[in-house]
Amino acid sequence: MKVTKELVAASATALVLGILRHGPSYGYAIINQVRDLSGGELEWSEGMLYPVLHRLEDQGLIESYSERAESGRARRYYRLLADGRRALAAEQQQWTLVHAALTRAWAGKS
Amino acid sequence: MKVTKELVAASATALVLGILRHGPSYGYAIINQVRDLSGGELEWSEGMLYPVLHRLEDQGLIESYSERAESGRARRYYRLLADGRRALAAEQQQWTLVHAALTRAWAGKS
DNA sequence: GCTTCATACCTAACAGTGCTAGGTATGAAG
DNA sequence: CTTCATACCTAGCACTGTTAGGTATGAAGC
Repeated sequence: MKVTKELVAASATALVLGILRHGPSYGYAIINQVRDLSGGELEWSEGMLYPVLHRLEDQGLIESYSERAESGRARRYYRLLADGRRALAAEQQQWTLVHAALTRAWAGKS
Repeated sequence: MKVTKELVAASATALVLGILRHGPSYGYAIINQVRDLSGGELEWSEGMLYPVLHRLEDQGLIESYSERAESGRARRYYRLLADGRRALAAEQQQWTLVHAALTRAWAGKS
């Protein structure tokens, strides 16, 4: 399903932090994890994800380290930091609030 | 609660269309309706709403008409059109999809 | 009359962000 | 040697909320 860029922007931080909460991951894998989490509906582009990762690192929410995979390929892993955990909690609150307002707006007579 | 501009952007169209689904309304009232729907947590600025309304009208999702209120004040009312009803349905689908992916990402071990 | 406040609509400049469309490089498979 | 999936990165563009204003009406208080 095609999702508006605004919705992608709004969910990007929350999704990345939510994924990294389960353990470190890297760019290419995160895109696949997002696809899996959405049942194949969400297709993130690399041009959107990498700037997001760099931004989160600049903000001190995640940190990165290089590691060579078993395959021999070099990967840049990202790990959730304490500030990132707090930011994730804030994102969840905001999301829940907006979702509740939307649900109320959508309810009622058609 | 402070909500990120990305989340505001993502929910603006869905909220406005959802509100107009219940009948015509105007700028100033919509801001109050959003505040009510969110239990006072969401505070939309006028500088954000009016461009949204004009955009939705340009896109043919809503239409506007002038009317003089009982108070004597002139108001510009907005009414949901058929295309807007379809756009609202699409917004709901997208939102539900992303919300489900987020919920899955947030679930599991902490 | 005059001031103040809530109502009511609008706009310009700015910063931030995804998208498009590229580029670079490695390893495996044929 | 070619092709494909993997893996990371960037520049220019268009879009959008925020900030910070402007304009105007009607009611209330003095």
